[in-house]
Order: sequence, then structure tokens, then C-alpha cells
Amino acid sequence: MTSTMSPLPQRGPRAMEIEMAATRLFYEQGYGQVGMRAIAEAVGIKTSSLYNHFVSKEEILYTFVKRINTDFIGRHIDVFDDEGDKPTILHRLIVEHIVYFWEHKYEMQAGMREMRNLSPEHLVEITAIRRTYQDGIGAFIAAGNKQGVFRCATPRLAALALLDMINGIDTWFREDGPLTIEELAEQYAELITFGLLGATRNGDKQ
Amino acid sequence: MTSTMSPLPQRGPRAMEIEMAATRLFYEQGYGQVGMRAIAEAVGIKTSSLYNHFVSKEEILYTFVKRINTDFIGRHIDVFDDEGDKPTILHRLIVEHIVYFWEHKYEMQAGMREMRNLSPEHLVEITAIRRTYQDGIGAFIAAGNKQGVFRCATPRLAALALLDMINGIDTWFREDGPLTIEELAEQYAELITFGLLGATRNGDKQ
DNA sequence: TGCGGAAACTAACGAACGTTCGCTACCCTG
DNA sequence: CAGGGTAGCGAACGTTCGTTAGTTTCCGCA
Repeated sequence: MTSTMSPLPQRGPRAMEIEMAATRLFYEQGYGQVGMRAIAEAVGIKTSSLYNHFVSKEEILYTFVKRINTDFIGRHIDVFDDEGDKPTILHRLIVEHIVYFWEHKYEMQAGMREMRNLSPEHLVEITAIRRTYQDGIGAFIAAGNKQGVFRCATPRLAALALLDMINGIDTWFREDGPLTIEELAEQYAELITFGLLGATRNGDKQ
Repeated sequence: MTSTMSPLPQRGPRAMEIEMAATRLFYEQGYGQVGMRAIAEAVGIKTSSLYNHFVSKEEILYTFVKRINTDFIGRHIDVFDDEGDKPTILHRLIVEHIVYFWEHKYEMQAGMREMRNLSPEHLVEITAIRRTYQDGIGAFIAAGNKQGVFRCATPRLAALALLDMINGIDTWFREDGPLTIEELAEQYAELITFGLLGATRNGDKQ
């Protein structure tokens, strides 16, 4: 059990302030282009004071990437235990996923994009966390296949494709366009469950 | 007419070598994390010699981003003039796009990801180039709507969604999985033309 | 009221950054 | 064989980087 796997230390409100300021800067400029001096200035303190809250720049990134991943997955993972109609459940999951990502656009996009700057040890830890969600969706699709409600030859690939599709939305969607994010999410959910996964319509009084 | 819009100077083979080495490093580590010293070392020359071929680090990025975009678009833009069956044409375009991106995976991914590090002037130039392709697809979908071969309420959004979907494939696809890139491309083309754009089947002797 | 610890400060560190300099070795052309 | 351009070199520029040391300020609690 290495220290990198231990639970995160309890952090104060100032640490959260730093995390949020850094998140915003990482989103705008990328991890490599943002210096500790810029983060400190954004918070309104001197650079050295940052080290009262984080031991390194990488720890700021790690803390926030871990937080958004555990938050997001913790919020959505229980869907896989739902015993109801699988196409309906997945449909709902997709919509919620898309809306959540949009509402946490800065954090989620910065986190996904800048993950690669984590130390090797932290990177494998985060990757493992994300993997549980991917695997959950893959297994869900496979279970749907067995029930006959999905028709999808490659569940794991479909899970990756699905996630890639819905995670990318934030890079091009605009709120001032013809669709709201909820309407778009609905269309994506339809496209994926029926087009990609070959779901059979519910309510066909089977 | 500013100098940034002038045609690129003719560059020698050494410049191309530098460009390719830099591309690979940018792909692996990101623009901000790659130094001129690392690029020079990868080529096998000293750092200062790089400046015999490029005036700045940003010019290396700009040259290569511009090249991949003009190359790619030049290779695919004429599709929009084809007078044949639009769903068939778009289907073919999608497959070719996906395969091309996969075969130029390092360049295309690095270019898309690191574009944001361009100078403001260069960024607007590149964005304009990319925009012509997006608009081409959007107009193509709209024309298909008018012909009645597509049924898509938001052509511009669909074009962006379409491009986002197929550009993201390279981030998760593996060649050792159950599908070849050509098979996957085929499935994406089906999903998009029928599922997303509501194409009517050709050969329905309408 | 005074003590202790958290968190701010000033100042500085060595390393790396992108870039410029003066110079040299080579090749092609006249 | 002289002259000019190309492309390499070592050394150094000023700046910024992440980080540390030492010191001071502030605040809750005995």
C-alpha cells in the first residue's frame, strides 16, 4: 500500500479555492502553460503560499482529476444495478451523463485533457477509476445482448465509442444554437441506444 | 495582406525532418512540455541549428498544423461536388476520413490537440481552413434535406457532431481488437448516415 | 493575555526555457 | 580559385520555471 493510494488528506477551503482557480487556468491554457505564479495570482496569494496547501503542482492536478472522476462515477455508477428495462436505463444514463458533463464543462474537459500530465503512478490510479465506468457500460451492454434487448457484436468497443461520442460534445456545443443541451442529449441517447446498440423498442408489449 | 497569410516558404528536407520529429514529440508530450532542445536532439543537431529552418518554436507548430489541414482537406473537399447519391457519397467520405485519420494518427491527433498553442493570428487562419470543411459537410447535409434523402433538422450541429465522433476514434481504437479500422469505419458510416441523418435507403426505387 | 499552529510573507535557489550571437565548414556558381 | 549562401557549432543571453528556507502575521483557545 503506497502513499499514492491512500485517501486524500482533508483539505481546507483555501485548498479548494486553489483547485478551482487552477482548474480554470488549466482549461484555458493547458497544464504545461500554467505556472504556479499564475495560479497564486488568480487566488490572490503569493506563489510560495501555495505550498502550504499542496506539495507540488502535480498534486493540484491529481487532486482535482481524482475528485471529478470519483464525483462523477459515484453519481452514476449505481445505474448498473437497476433491474429495469436496459434500453430505458441506458437512455437515461446517457442523458444524465451529457447534461452533467455540460454543467461541469470546465472541470471535466480540463480533467480529461490534462490527465496525461499526471505522474505515472497517479495516471494508472486515475485510469483504473475511469476503467470501472467503461467496464460497467460494456458489461451492461453485454447483459442486454443476453436478454435480447440489445444487438451489438462488440460491447467493449461500443462502450468506448459511446463514451467518446458523448464526452466530445462539450468541445463544439453552444448554448445559443438551435438546441438546448437537454434536447441534444435526448437525440444522442436515441442515436446510441437504437442506432449503435440496436435496442428493441420497449412497449412493443413483447 | 499580412505576412501570416503569405504562402509558406519553400522548405528543405531538413525542415521536414524537424517537423516530423516535433510532431512525434508533440503527440507524446504536448507542445508545452516539449523544448527546442528535445526537438534538436531527436533530429540529431544542436538547438541553435533549428533556427536555420524555423524562426521560432511556434512556427514549427504552425507549419505542421497548416500542412496536415490543407493536405487532408485538399484530399477530401472535392467530394462535395459529386452529383451522385448523397447518402452514398457521405458514406464514402466518412469511411475515407476515418481511415485517413487512423493512418495519420500521430499528425492528426497532435495537430488537433495542440492547435490551441498557435499564436492568435495563426489560430484564426487555421480555424478558417477547418471551417471550410465543416461548412462543406453542413451544406451537403442541408442539400440532402432539400432532395429528401436526408431528414435532419440541424445540419450544422449534425456536421459538428459527426466530425467530433469520427475524429475521436483514434483516441480509443486499437488495432488488436475485434474490428479492423475499415470495419469500424463502415459501422460508423452506417450509424451516421442512417441514425444521425435519417438517410433514406438507396435502391428503394423511390 | 499569552501560546501555538496555520498560513501568509520575502527572498532566493538551481534548472530549464526560447532565443541570439559570432564563427566555421562546406558547397555551388562565376 | 574567389565569393556567397546554407547549415552546422559552442556559448551565452534574459526570463521563467517549480520549489525551498526562513520569517512574520493572524486567530482560536487555554
